[in-house]
Amino acid sequence: MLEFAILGLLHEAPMHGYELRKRLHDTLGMFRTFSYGSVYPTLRRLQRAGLIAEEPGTATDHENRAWGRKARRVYKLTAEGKERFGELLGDAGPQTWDDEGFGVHLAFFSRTPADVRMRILEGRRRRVEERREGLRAALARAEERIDRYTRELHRLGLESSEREVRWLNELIAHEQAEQRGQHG
Amino acid sequence: MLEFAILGLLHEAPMHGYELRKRLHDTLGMFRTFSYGSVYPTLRRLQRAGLIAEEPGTATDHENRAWGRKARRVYKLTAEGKERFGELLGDAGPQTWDDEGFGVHLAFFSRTPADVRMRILEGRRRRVEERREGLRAALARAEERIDRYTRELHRLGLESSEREVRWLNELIAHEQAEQRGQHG
DNA sequence: AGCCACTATATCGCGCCGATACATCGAGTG
DNA sequence: CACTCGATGTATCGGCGCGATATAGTGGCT
Repeated sequence: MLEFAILGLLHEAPMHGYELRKRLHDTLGMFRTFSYGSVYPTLRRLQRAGLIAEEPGTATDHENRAWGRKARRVYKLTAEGKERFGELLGDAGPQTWDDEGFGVHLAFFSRTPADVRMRILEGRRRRVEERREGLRAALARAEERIDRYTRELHRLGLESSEREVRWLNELIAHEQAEQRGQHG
Repeated sequence: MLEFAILGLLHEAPMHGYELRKRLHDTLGMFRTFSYGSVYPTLRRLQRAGLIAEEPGTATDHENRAWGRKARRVYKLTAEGKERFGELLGDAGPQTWDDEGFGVHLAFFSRTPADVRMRILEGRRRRVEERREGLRAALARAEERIDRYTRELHRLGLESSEREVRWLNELIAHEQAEQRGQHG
């Protein structure tokens, strides 16, 4: 997930870890935040895998003086990195419909192919509907055994599931309308 | 978190890993699910720490007999385990107001002291309010730069934050009413 | 001068996940 | 009767991401 997000952000411009983490926090920050303890190791990993490359001369003392800052590793995308991002954009597997993954993928939705967008949206809807039905069943069956707090939690969950399903329906309808508009 | 949940569930009756995971999935399952890859190692850890103990093969047990003398590790709480659970019940730290922790703690709310319940609820409210304000700001500032999908996601997040704050307010009001009722 | 907040990188332990493997049992299907 | 399928049950492995922590220069406020 972090890999996907980093690769996506680096499409705009080369960046260093701190900035990357900040941008991450801003754009998709309300749904998913990544810590420095995730960002820096991931950057190393991506570099080792050849998906990103450290811009030369950025970490030397000489350059630091010019910035007036501490050692600063700026990374840029490689050709392989771009290719990898393209692959990840095409993914519509189960991890794209759960809470963590869905928000991140949506952040790059305008760059993902229309059919993949559709499959992600529909997968997410199935997910949320399952959750909704599970909560409905729990609430119906509870009545006696479950304590007040759990019931309240289930009620909140049920309402938010219903709301998200409605939200997804609107998005899906919009996607369909757009496709109809393009093809005939 | 899993430690807390397992200790809490074992208060009802001795259980084995599979059942524990199932109960976990049912009661707080819609908000947090734990995998077997978490449950079994955690059980081992808790056993090593002396918080739970493996029940010796109770041959009179109906279930066990029917099942044959298969490898079925049933764990029960120790005195230290109960003590530990009591400590965790008293915790109202930051981890109890984020998404993962809050749901789990709420599942054991009827067993947590009233003042701790209050601090958790208020902490959670502060959390959600921050998120809500962040989303409000993002939506206000966006307008141009942010693409449609991100904006939609922010809109959904904002609405669900508002809803949860209202829900928390009701719970808090109820708690206060209960305390007034008890103290005069 | 003292203090605090922000920028910036890095590492460590560990909680938890998903995949996978293995084995038994009951029920339904051909 | 054999076959398969799904639920029950335990276990391990690699790997991701988190929170805490260390280090350090910069800039502003008092």
